[in-house]
Amino acid sequence: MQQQYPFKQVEQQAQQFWEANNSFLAKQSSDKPKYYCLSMFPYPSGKLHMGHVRNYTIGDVLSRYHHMKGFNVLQPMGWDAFGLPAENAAIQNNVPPAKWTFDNIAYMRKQLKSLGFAIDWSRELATCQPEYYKWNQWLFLRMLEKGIAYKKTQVVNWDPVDQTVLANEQVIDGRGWRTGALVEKREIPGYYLNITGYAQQLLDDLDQLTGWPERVKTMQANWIGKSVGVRFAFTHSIKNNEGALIDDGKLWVFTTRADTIMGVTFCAVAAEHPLATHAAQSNPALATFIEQCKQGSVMEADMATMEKEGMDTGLTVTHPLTGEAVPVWVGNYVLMTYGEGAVMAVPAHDERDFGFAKKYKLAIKQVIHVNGHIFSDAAWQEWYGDKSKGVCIHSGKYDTLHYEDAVNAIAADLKAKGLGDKQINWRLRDWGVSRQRYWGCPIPIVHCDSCGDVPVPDDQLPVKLPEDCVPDGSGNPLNKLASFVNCACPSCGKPAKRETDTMDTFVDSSWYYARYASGFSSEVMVDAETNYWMPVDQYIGGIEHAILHLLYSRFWFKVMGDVGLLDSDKIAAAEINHIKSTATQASQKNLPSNGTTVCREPFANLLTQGMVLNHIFSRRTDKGGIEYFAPEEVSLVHDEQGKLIGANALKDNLAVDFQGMGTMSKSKRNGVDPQSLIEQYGADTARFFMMFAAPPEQTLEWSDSGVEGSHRFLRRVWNFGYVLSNEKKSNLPAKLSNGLAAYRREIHATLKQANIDLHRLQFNTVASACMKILNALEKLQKEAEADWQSVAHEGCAILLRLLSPIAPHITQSLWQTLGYGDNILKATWPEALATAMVQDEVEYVVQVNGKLRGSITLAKSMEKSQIEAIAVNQPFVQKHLENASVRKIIVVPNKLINIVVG
RNA sequence: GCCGGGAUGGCGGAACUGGUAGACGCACUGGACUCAAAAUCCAGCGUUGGCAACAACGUGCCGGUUCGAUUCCGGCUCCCGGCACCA
Repeated sequence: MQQQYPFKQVEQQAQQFWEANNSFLAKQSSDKPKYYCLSMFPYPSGKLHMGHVRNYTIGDVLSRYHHMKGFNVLQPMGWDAFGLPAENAAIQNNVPPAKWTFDNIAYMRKQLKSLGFAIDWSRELATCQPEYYKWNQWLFLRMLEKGIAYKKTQVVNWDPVDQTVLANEQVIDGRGWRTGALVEKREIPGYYLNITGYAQQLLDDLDQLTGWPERVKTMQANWIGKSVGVRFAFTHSIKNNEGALIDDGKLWVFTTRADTIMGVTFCAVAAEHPLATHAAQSNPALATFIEQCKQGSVMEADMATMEKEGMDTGLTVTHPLTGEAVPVWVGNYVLMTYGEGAVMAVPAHDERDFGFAKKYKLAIKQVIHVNGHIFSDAAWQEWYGDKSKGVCIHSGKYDTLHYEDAVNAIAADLKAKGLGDKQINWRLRDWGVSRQRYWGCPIPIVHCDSCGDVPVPDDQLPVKLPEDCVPDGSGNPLNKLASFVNCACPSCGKPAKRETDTMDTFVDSSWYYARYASGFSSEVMVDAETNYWMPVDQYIGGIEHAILHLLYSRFWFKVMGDVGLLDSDKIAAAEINHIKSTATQASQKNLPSNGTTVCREPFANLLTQGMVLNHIFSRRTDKGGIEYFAPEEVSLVHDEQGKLIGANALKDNLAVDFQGMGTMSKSKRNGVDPQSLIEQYGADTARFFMMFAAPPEQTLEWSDSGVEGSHRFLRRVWNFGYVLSNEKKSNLPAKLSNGLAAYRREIHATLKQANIDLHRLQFNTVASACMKILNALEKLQKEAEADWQSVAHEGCAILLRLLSPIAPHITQSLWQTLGYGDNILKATWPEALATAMVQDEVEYVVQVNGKLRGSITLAKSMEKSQIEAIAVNQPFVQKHLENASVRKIIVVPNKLINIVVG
């Protein structure tokens, strides 16, 4: 008789049970090792998407697993609540961003709760709360005091019609998304954080992040991009209209290839460079070109792929070593705000410079002799492909010097002339945090005509963001809000204007993990409890955050330490030893070896989860646009083998195009609503499918039938639980029959592998281990050998505990039903027993010349020589020895025999 | 353009440190149950040839190392993520 699987009731009861018992309330406790499990908090966009479900299920599996392993677990949740989408929604629906945001939070919180996550909701926070963002402002002021925050010019995308700054996302094919106007680059003042001052630390400390994926560390190291080169100046006597030397008569550049300096044939400067501006005054064509350079977006991908263009300024500068006159060009690929705003050009030894020189017929001078290549146009491809560094030629006194010696000699000569020196250069740029937007944390500065830019005093924090504004798409509405802008200067008391720029939302997300871990005081940013919980033991989030968010968080956390907020260097040796004895492999990796210092890093272990994909269906409309179809609006066409060959729209039964798999998005209409999934199949099914369908780090392809399969499995678990609940509970007999012993061995061996997979964070194979165990249990029951119940109860208790982090509701319910206990969370984690897995015979695979030819079962203790003799005598081996003899035999113990013949 | 990653049956994936390629699931096919269908259960299922035993081929492509390569090395192709104001 099939049992119903009443998942709604089961899930509701389990959730009530956890709530009544305060099961997930995290408190400082000294008798258990701590485990801080953090998932990247969601942006409250409206409702959860599948990426959230996946992310938070991974976090929940780890939290519940560690809970059962005896850790003191903290798993918090909150909202990354400032940002652009709220302003867009406001423009569209005429609702203040605050209301939209808080409504979304309320709905999404409900959704999260229905998924049964083991979250400590008492620590919930939203970054748009003044109690939270007050501390953004407070730390920003500390950074101003320390000189970490400073003001300089930034370049932004400017929409000339809406008179507003555009985010990169709002620039489509070089035009504003609302106006269609060509976007311009515009320079405006803004605040920067000196993250480059922390570049060396950020680079060095990557080595200590042994719990991070290599690829993320590589990406960060490349992003920081340390290079040692030479900064030097060309000289000139060009004067501005006031008669003063422009930039003191020096044009500074930086190069990592100082050995090629003798091959410089021109310099390129940014359109905004003072030399360019000066030359343009008497050169209308150049002035026009400079204007053209200002068109287009500031995105690096655009800059790197655009056609490189330039124009001669007619000016020359003097080469510091040869004294030759070097022409100065304006290049559209040189940015004023990066580096010196000028570059030297060596066409013979740089691909971009070569292209530019060919295009504008500029001189090309070979000064490096690489593996005998003599420069010529025809030989260029081969020549440039040879990236090795060579020996200087045509370089006067530097001839015959190799790269390193040449750089040293040239740097020394430049230094002697006072025109340059070796310098470390970072690809990393300082972090511009000013945004000309409304829905963000106000920058706590007041502009006073008499006193200049005055920081808001600490006792006047937070500078609260007015919550009733409705942006209209043209500029920051704060500018028009007199009640916000007009204020008294904190220094002299005279009327002054408040700064209306808000902070980059990456600031909000750079320290939320530390606030969760503290007591939410209104007096301090973080308190002593933060020291207890930090660092985060496991951080989980999308791979798309591998660089920016993670780098900013690492930087911000180091600054917090530097202003004395954290005490993460002091963990008692005793506690470390205790943690070491109990910690999982993953969390142990982060422990300090000597027991005294911990590096100031916020995230000890990192798991970067893959995206959730679904089919994309579309069709060209009559007007030439694209109409997207949701997966439930089409019927799929398969061939006899089940291969997808097409699809038809349900509404008109005409064909639609299958665009392959893509990330779930609103615009492509291929999202699946988690809510309908939960209602139709339950939270446990949603969770199980998410864990089973793919390993956490890979992309996950949505599949309706895969969800049904997961639900089918849970229903079988439910049925089996009820069948077994009617069977006697007896202890294992002293001696099991061969049949029962084989089942028991299979269950324990599967458990052993599953525990290894849990440590590897490979949850898809843990889920399949649960399936394997159930398959074994069902067969065991069907065969119903005497005493089968004893093995079945042991196996079922293993299955429920192993499955419980993934599907917590059904397992909690069955744990009670089967009388194993009241609360499965308090059960001990199952470990495979060696005694259950003993085997005296093993199967050897036999290969001939590496090809599988058969297998033999041998006693486990057999001698190698005996194994070889038996293997060679097998008929399936003898067959291959008719015209050949044995040359060598390789025996891999308990696994494989390879007989090499010839 | 630059940085990082990926590619295995009809599909999602497995094979943890070079040792049986395809675990587990989905889809499909056949069978049982049923008046019938759904659900459930049983069996089959990489490709090619063969009644079969078996043989050959097979982990994106080309080449290398090795007794043995999905795994290591060199060179490609295509796809995905990031590129500093989406979060």
